Amino acid sequence: MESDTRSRILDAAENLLVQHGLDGTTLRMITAAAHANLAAVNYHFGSKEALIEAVFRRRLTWLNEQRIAALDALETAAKGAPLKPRQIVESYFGVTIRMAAASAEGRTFMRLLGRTYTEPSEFVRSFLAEEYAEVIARYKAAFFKALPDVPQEEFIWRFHFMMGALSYAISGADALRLLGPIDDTDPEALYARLMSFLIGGLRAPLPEIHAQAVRKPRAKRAV
Amino acid sequence: MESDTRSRILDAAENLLVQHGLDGTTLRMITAAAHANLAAVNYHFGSKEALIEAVFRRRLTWLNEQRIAALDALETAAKGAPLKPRQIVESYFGVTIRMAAASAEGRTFMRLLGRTYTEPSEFVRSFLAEEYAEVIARYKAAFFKALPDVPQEEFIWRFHFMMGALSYAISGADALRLLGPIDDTDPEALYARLMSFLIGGLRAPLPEIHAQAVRKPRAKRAV
DNA sequence: GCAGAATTCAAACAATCGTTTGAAACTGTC
DNA sequence: GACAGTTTCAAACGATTGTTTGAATTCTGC
Repeated sequence: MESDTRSRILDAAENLLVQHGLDGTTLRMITAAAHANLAAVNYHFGSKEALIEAVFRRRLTWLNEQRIAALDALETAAKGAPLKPRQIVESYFGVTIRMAAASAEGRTFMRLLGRTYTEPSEFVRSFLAEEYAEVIARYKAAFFKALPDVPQEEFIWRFHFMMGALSYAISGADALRLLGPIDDTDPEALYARLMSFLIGGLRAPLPEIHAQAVRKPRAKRAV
Repeated sequence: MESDTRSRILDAAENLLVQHGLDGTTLRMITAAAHANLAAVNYHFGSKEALIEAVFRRRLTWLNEQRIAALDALETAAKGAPLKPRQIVESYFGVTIRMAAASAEGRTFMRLLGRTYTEPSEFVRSFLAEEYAEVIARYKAAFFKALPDVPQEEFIWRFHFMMGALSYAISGADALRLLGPIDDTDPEALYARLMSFLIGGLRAPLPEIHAQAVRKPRAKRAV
C-alpha cells in the first residue's frame, strides 16, 4: 500500500515545483507543506532528483499510455488505411488537454510539464526522453503514413511548433497576462481554440524551401 | 566607456544562463568564465538579480525598438489603412528570427529569452512586463485594426500560441532532439518554416465557440 | 503483548550559495 | 611622482542547501 506520507509529499512537491521551479523549490518547503519531516524525502525517494522524477513519472506514464491507447483505437478503426492528420493531432493533444481539464491536479501537472520541456537540467531531459520514446515513435509513424508527401523534416518542425503552442496554452496563463486580461478557466474553450490553431498551422502551405521543387501550383497545401 | 570586465561578465553570464538556467548558474561560474574576480559582479551590477536583468535589457530593449520601428514603417506606408495580418506577423516574428540569425550571440540570447517566458521567478516577470509593455500595446492595436471581425480574446490566444511556437522554434533545439535528428543551423529555413506555420494558425477557422454566432457558413475564415 | 521491521523525528553534517570587507593594484591629473 | 578615484583581489561572512545520523516512535505478524 502506498504510504500516506509518500503521496502527500508528491502532491506538495507538484504544487510547489510549478510555482517556484526545480531549483527554487527546497525540500524544506515541500516537507513543510506535506506536514512531513525533512528526512522523509530521502527516506522515501532517496534524493531530491529522485523525488522530482517520481512527480513526473506518476502522471506522465499514464498520460503517454492514454496517448498510445487513443492511437491504437484510431488505427484499429481505420483497418490499415492512413489516418487523417486531424485525427492524429486531436488524439495526441486532445488527451493532453483532457488531462488538464479533468482536475485541478491535472492542470497543475500540465503546467509543470509545459515548463519542463525547455528545462536545461540534464537529468530531467534524460528521463523525459525515456518516457516519451515510444509515444513519439508511434505518432511519427502515423503522421508519415498520413502525409507521405510532406517531407519528414518539415513535419518534425511542425510537430515541434505544435508542442510549443501547447506548452504555452497550458503553462502560459502567467506569461499570457502580459498580453492582456484573459479567461483561462474553461478547458473546453481552450481545447477548441488550440485545436483549430494547430490544424491551421499543420495544414499551412509548405514554405518556399520545398515549394521550389513544385513550382507550378502557387500555394501547395501540406495536407 | 564600458568597462571591459563588465561586458565580459555580461557575455559569460548570457552563455551560462542559457545552459544552466537562472538558479543553476552561480556567480562563481560566471566570474570564472569571464576571468574576473567573484566580487566583480556585485561591484559592477550590485547583485545577481541586477546582473540577470542587465543581461536581458542589453539586447531586449534594442529588440523591441526594432519591432516598433518595423511596425512604424509598415503603418507609414499604409497611410492609415489597416495592415495585412501577414505583414504584422512577419514584422514581429521576423525581427525576432533575424536577431537569432544575425550572430551566435543573438541566437544564444533568443534561446535564453524563449526559456524565460515561462520562468516562474517573480523579478524576471516584472521587468519583462515593463520591457514589453509598449510593443505589446502597439501590436495588439495593429492586429485589432487589421482583423476587426476576430474577437479580441480569440486573437490574444492565438498570439499567445504563436509566441509558444516561436519559443520552441528558437530555444527548442534541445527538446527537439526528442523528435528525431534535425538540422537547426539554417535560420533562413527556420524563418520560412515558422512563418508559414504561424500564418496557417492565425488564419485558421474560428473554433466552434464563436462559430455558433454565425451558424450558416460552415467554416468561417478568421482572416 | 512482544519481537522485528518500518517509519518518523530532531539534530547536525559538509558543501555551496550570494554578499561583504578592507587592503592592494591600477588609473589618470596636476 | 604624489594624490584621489576607480577597479581588482583574496578572504571571510552568515544563510541556506541536500543529505545523513541515530534514537524514538509506530506499525505488523505471530
